[in-house]
Amino acid sequence: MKPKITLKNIAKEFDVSISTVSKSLKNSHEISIDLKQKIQEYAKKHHYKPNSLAVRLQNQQTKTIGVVLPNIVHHFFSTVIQGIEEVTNQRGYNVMICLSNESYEKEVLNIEMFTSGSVDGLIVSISKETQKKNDYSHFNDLIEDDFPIVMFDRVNDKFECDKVIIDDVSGSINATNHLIEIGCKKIALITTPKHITVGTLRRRGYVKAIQNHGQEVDIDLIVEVDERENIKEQIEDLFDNETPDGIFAVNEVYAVSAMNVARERGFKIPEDISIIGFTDGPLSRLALPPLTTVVQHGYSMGKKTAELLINRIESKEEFKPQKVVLSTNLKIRKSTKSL
Amino acid sequence: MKPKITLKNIAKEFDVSISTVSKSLKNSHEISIDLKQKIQEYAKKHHYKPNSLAVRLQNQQTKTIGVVLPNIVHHFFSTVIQGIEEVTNQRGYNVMICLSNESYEKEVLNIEMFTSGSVDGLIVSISKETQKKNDYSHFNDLIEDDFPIVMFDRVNDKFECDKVIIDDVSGSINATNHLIEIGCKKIALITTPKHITVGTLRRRGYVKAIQNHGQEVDIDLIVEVDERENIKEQIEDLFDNETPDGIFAVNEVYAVSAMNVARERGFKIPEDISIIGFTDGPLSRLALPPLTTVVQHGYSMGKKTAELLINRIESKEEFKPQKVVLSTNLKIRKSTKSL
DNA sequence: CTGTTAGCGCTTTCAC
DNA sequence: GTGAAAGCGCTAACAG
Repeated sequence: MKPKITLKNIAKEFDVSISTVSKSLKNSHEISIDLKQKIQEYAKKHHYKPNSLAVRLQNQQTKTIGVVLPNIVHHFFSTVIQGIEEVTNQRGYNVMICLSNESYEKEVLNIEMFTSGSVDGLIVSISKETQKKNDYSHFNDLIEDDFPIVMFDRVNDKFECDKVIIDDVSGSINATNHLIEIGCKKIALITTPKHITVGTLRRRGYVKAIQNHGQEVDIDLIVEVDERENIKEQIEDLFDNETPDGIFAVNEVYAVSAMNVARERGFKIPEDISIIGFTDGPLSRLALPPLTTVVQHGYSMGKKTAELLINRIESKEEFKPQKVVLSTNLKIRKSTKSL
Repeated sequence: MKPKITLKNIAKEFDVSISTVSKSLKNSHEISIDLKQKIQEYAKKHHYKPNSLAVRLQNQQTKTIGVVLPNIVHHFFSTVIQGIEEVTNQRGYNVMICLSNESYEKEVLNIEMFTSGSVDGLIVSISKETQKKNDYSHFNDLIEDDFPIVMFDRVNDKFECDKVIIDDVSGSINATNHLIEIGCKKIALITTPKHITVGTLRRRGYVKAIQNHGQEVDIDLIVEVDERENIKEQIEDLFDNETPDGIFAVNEVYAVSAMNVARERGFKIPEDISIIGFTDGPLSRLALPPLTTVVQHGYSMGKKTAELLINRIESKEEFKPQKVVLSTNLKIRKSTKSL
């Protein structure tokens, strides 16, 4: 690689001082038009670019924000990012994304790297492993130092920081209620293990809705999917025991998998079994029939998250952390019977 | 936010010099155990973290690589990233991702930001808009300066830089051949507009396969999907004209959409129509029946890409840019008739 | 053992 | 008009 060109180099070339070059490139009126032009031309020709590390070190501001995500395979996270980018770009910030891949260790590393000077603020959604370990010590320092940080979706209430979440419980209540209203009597829940916060919240909504209608929760109708194992087989176990006439699944993959299992066993959707998923991604839209689903508005979530963060970064005074709860809505498509 | 703690602060606190503090924190044997301990304790208590900008400015090495992607909605890109992270982490590098969102302007900005000192090398897959504009001037400078850069998947042959691509043509030939072999007589192609390189290459494979078998290419069997419009409707147009008995689609979404249209019109898959897609993501796997598809091995692609990049970054001598072509394979599932 | 110094690339104030 | 100097936070060679 060719040696990087710096102000120093250019200065030597023209036998002037570094500050003269700096000013020339900034088109300062202090410098003679003639010199300015020559220097600018030379700089362009040699692809001069100010070293951003130096600049950022200088003005103690990076104008970039870091995002630490567990994964981007899930469509939901992709849409959140779109939202984040929308407002950050508008407000003059850049975004850098690092993935924890659901790993605790990588999450810690990513956060370390971001907070050691390279970003002005942080957006985080917690990894599964971290949730499982229940170890959040890597956030403590940041919170104590009032480092600008906003958590979204997978958050932890231990922390005094801005948070943006969706109302998982209500969303799930709505979904379950809908199944009850269209006449389902045996409603199954396909969810995550208990350490996944959103899974737990969605389960809570399901339970509440069932109980509100004076029914008992039937444990045999609840599947906790262990993602290290074959998802489909675990759902098949459900069908081996009982045949539900309604299914609420806490994410797209579970919902589509459930639909496939049901169909393979000869059930018609929605005539025999109605299915509702969570998160409105391509899987739900392109399923046949398209899935009725609780839509999460990832885009708005991203926007809101970024707004909170930039407000905090730019505010001089401290203010109390906010918790924004976004509501969901039920998008009714063809995987559920009509009333 | 609390003021950042620096070596200087700590030095003042203990009334020693900055370098003493630096050495203490590095546990240098030059410093008395006593002082070291006190300083280390103090640093820990106050959450001292070396400012990475300063460190990186100092050693002129960032140990991070930048990735510029058009989007992460496509599962393929997610898997590539996994591959990239695998080898970069192994070799002691960090990864930062920026999204161009298929926009030319954002691609230029991302690249600017990364190359102005914040990363040691760059991995890029070109945005659609850039391909359409056919304007690659933002790469010229980098190439001329021999900045370490590797392009993957969506590449441009104008540039002398390392590239990793898959063999789109062969993959498509194989897919089309397979359809021919299982007895399809009217094979449709669902592809992108011509300015998308990979779409064009896959089309070329399709055409070659058809012609190799002594058949004529029927223009009415080719759909060029304009993604700004409704995808499904465009596919329906195909069925309005002719009824294919085989479909080759250049990506997952087109393939699944085609399957849905076919099924809605009462055709059975694969009995009446066989369908093959490209890219092996969740959409293909969770489709019913699961899609036969050309698998792209995104993970290997990511690994290879990162390897090339790091090799280039770390090599002292210059060496000729390499072009690595990864082969695909056909994963036969249930959306195609068996022989 | 501890401190001084120079330097990474850049900006900015103040002198000439 | 141009340049010298200080400083951002850190490292490392060298001096004491």
